[in-house]
Amino acid sequence: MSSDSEDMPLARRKEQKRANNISTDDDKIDSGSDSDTPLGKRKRPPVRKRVLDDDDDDNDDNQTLSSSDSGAPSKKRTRPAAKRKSYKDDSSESDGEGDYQGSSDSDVPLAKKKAADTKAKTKTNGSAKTNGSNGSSRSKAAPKYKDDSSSSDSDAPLAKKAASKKTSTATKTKVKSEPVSASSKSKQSSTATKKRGKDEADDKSKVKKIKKEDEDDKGKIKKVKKEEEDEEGTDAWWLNQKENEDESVKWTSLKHNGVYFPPDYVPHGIKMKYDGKPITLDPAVEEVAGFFGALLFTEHAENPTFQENFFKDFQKIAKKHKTSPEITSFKKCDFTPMYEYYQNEREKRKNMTKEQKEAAKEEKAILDEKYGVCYLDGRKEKVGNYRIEPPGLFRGRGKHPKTGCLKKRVLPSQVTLNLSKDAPVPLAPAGHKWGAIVHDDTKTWLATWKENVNDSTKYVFLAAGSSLKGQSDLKKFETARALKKEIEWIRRGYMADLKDKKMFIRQRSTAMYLIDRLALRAGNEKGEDEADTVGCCSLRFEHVTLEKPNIMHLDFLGKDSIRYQKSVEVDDQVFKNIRLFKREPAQEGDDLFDRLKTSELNKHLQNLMKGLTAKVFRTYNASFTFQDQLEKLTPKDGSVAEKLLAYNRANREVAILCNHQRAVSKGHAGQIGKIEDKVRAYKYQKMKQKKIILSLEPKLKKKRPELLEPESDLEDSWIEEHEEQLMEKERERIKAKFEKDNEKRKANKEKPMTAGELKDMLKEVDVRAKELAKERKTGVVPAPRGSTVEKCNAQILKLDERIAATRLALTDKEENKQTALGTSKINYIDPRISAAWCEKHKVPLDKIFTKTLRDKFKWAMTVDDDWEF
DNA sequence: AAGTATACTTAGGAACGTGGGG
DNA sequence: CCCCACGTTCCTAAGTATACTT
Repeated sequence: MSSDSEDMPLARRKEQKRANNISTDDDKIDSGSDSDTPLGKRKRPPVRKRVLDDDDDDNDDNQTLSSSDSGAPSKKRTRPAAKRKSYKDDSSESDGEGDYQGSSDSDVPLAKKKAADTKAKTKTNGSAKTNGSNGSSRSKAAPKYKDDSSSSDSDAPLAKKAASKKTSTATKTKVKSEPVSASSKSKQSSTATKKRGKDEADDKSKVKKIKKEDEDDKGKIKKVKKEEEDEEGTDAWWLNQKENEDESVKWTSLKHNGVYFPPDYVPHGIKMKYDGKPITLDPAVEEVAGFFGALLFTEHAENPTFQENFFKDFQKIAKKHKTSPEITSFKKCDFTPMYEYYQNEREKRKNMTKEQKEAAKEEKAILDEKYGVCYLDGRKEKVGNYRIEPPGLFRGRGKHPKTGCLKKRVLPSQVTLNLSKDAPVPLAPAGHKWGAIVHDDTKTWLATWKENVNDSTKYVFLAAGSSLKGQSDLKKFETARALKKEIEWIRRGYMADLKDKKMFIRQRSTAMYLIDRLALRAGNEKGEDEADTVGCCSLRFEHVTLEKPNIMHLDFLGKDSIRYQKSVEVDDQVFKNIRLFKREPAQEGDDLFDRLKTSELNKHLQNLMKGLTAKVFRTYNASFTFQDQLEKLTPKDGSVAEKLLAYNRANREVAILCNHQRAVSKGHAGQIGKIEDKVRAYKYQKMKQKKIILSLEPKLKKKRPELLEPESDLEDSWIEEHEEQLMEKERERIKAKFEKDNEKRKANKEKPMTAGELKDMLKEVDVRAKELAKERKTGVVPAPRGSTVEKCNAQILKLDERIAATRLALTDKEENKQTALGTSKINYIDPRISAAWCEKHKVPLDKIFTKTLRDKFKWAMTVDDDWEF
């Protein structure tokens, strides 16, 4: 169905964008009913009426806000049951939409819907019809844009935009080294690609295996050509991007050595205790007990769900192996002996001798050599995760219901290998057979298996630095760059749609707003046995609270159960919309975007721009922000260090945008405390200086009252402690000096100083300590010889500076402590921005990218210094 | 049209290595 | 030289997106 419009040439599609924007496939039903039923005529249920009224003229904020304001995100999970609000539930959309816009739809229920459906079908057959239907709804919808930046503005610019866009593409994109980049490729050959895609689809719908044989012939022909080309082009695939390549075919030849299985379990015979007594375990049971034992005292092992899940599986396996006594109570289990054993092992590993470490390295190298590489189209490429995941306890994040479950050992018979037909099938481990061997050249994986806990599929892929990954990385960023060129009108489009009459469109545009401006993830639906986390489309009522006039507070758990907690000013209309979505039968646990699914959103986005999906906005905004910030922050003629600081700040900006967080390290509080102490020490010195001034010049009390003010955060008890420490340090220093001096004397054959002399020196410290105690008591600090007010003032100034600098470092550290820069650097920021920047500012690349990253991004390293995202 | 399966990217934490100060 | 704070690499979970199935 979505294929319809796609077949038209790109230019045409661009002209249509606006229309699509207003009314896409998704809402054909509504558009039908809509245009048939003028707004005025609609009767709507009283409740709804209020909603609409409210919405159109924006009063009664209080009512709304107070009614919908709920606290922090709740743990309650009503989700599956309460997915749909009552008003949308019944006869589905038509009713729901009707509710919102008036009752039009309730006038036009099923029968009409069917008609609309047929319409839709016809539509599918020809793009002309698409135009028609879109056109009608467009004329209907057009007035909407008037209050916006004038309807013509949003209508005409579109076509114009498309045109101008093209030129700009041609001229602006001066990417010398990759002239045939994804974007241009897609433009030029979009039709062709599509057709090929269709053929493919047909093939697939037949029998896969047959298809493969069919295609293999084609493949072979291609292969010959390709290999030739590759030989000439060396490994730099990005230099000779082929134009008309079929994207779905990933390779023509693939050879590898299979996967590495973790070694069999070696029993250690350590006995856990049950009910206080050591018990003998079958190796299989011992292994599982060990999994838990090794985790003892970690957060996982303390987590009740983890314990429960583990214990269930543990009991099962214990029973299977006739463990006696029968294990029935988790509380009676004592895994500490195992814990100690593994602690000890860890210790041993740490204390390995050089030779042992060398041997281990050697062993790893052997595996790497065998499994770590493969041959893709004759090219040697690195394999990523060639190790089959070892058994263990599933470490689900956040409140994953299955966390702690036993992840079983994977057998060769469960593993499917993917390689080319002419490649030798690697030998399965002795006594074992592979699950299956396939030759699917449309897939990039080398091996796959099913994991038992969540029944999810695992894969062995090529490494990040491989050509396949590099190509798709390039493609990803090219799509993001394509979005950059379209973003303006896309934004205008969804801003206009925020006021659409159809609830669905409103939700969709509001979601687009959030995804674009806040870099939220799409938010696919999730199942019951996963952690309760959300993204944009799956936000629930309790995750959003509103504050007049236009502040939105977001507080929810996102991917990996990372908390997203931000308050942002949003567009007024967005504010109103959210308020509207939060309204009425809605309660906690209900979806905020109750009619929107990520699939629908993405379908719409595809219509706006080829390759556009929700996640592209994140990539685009991350890269764009980075380039922007980098430009602003980089000092034109600063040192490399200063430039790096700017780079990292820009990086951090992006990380914050994307909400990339990391756990605060355990030493953090202590480190912060130390820095705070440093600040306090400065303050202490400042205080002393001030008092010295007063001793020197008591008259200043009136002139400079600030001299009397105590330093903040400096408590008497702290001062006393601090001074004690100072004295202690002084003593240490003296002792150390004493010893050093004596050694020197010995070497010079002089007479050493006596212990008595040392004692005398130390006594001076005691005297000083007494002085300080007195100063504490009286609050008077006598001026040391030679001190002047001027000197003290200078000191104070210096101290103020230091305090400020240290405080800054503190803030910096504090913020950085929970912000992870790596994720955005690796996944979101177009590496060509960094490469160009390094070039331009003469910063060595390895200050920015580690070896692995340089490898991963090698395709991006050849850009000019004026390359632009 | 929803549910399910698949394939791939994105993610944070643990393990590992390193380098620079005591 | 050792320790430890730190950055890098490894690991695999948790997302997105789309194709397939019912």
